[in-house]
Amino acid sequence: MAKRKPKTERRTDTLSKERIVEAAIELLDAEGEAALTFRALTTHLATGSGAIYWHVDNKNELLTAATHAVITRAVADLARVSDPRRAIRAVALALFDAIDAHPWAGAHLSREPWQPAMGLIFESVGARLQAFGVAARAQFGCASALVSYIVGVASQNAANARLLPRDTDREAFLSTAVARWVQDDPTRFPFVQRVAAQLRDHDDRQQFLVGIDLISSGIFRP
Amino acid sequence: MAKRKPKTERRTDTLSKERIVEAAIELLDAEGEAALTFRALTTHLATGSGAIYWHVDNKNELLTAATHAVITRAVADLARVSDPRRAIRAVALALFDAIDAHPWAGAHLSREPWQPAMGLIFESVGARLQAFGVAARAQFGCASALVSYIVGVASQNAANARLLPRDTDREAFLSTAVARWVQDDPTRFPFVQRVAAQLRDHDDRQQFLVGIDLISSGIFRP
DNA sequence: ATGAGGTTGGAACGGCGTTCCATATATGTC
DNA sequence: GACATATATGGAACGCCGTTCCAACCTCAT
Repeated sequence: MAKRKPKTERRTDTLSKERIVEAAIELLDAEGEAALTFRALTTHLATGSGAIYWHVDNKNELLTAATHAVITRAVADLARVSDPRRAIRAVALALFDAIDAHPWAGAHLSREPWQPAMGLIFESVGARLQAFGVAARAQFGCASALVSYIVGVASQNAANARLLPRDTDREAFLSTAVARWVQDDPTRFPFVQRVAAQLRDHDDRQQFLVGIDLISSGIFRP
Repeated sequence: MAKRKPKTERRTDTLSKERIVEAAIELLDAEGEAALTFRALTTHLATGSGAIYWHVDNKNELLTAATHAVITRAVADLARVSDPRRAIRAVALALFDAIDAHPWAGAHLSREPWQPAMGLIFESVGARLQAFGVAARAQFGCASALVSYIVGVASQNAANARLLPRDTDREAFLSTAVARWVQDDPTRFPFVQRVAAQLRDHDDRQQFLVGIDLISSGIFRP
């Protein structure tokens, strides 16, 4: 008749790696990289740390799975474009926007370069080079350069997202940062001083594209 | 807080920010990023954590100072070269080699993009562009792209140094990493499979230069 | 000699990733 | 249906970390 009351509460809906990864992504997106702790996860999922560790090896694997999920969605549906440079821009922008929306993924990509998500990125970029007739022996080098640049910028954007959280004044932050560079000995930083205004006012996405176009120029020599 | 120059000479073994930074660099170079803890520092310097915190705000500032020291040395004496592309290669290689020797600095650069060391890098690169007649309004974009690429590759090399510590078989590691990328659905990774051998055998420094040359091609259009 | 302020060493705090374990549920076997 | 086994769960405990706090020590102007 009456079921004996268990000593510890137990859940009715089963845990799974997918559910844990999903919860991790929610936490990361909502409160940032530092908010993903196993304690926060346990309360969010109403469970214990042991249960999570049953499905996930460790925090690193959890971040790797979350990054893989996010990058998979980003490269999933990319429109076909006929112009080589536009095609490269499209892949690059899709990745930039995905990592801009999930900065923690950018940080993790640069921390763990051989994770599966990097395979997706490499394939997405490389496939376009192949499609647009880049010489076979040049493809690897070109793809490496593009991927390094994309992931490099991504991880720096992730750092910026961490440093300028919500409503900090971006221009003021950049101004004082550059002022600190220069303050010791202004005469040693003529270039920085000359471009200080552009540094303060620049748009990250647009500058990212400048780099993509420079590399593309090198690849698709006219 | 601020250290004042003492009016009289002091014992040579007194603590100072310089000595602490020096000890931190030794620790980081000898045993890697994870080995830098305040406990390790206190035993290495035969003191207490409070004494260290008197000279240094926190661990982040310590890493920033250590990175600044290392990058300062790297860009200090760069030979003047008459050919633009060679000059860019020289700066890039100097930075690559410095970060290859101190991977922790690469990791910290991508974690804190607005630290003083980044100012040194930006100036070193930008000054060359100016010297070789890149149009004024293009200089900022070109410098940004180069710096992003250099720091991006650097941080990924730092990650590799952490993942493949001393005598791990690099080729075997890369082989299995790429195999894991592909294993789920090999048909979705034609490009990765085609360049798998190059991925396994590639030289990081050489690939780095390929990227630098591609960007240079875009900058110095013939 | 003394008081003030710069400097030191180490204890203590809270938080983290991870491990361990007792226990609850599902599954297969007879 | 009973039972052994494998799977899965929740929470306490461990060791390490960055950081804070504080009593004590040293140096120097007065």
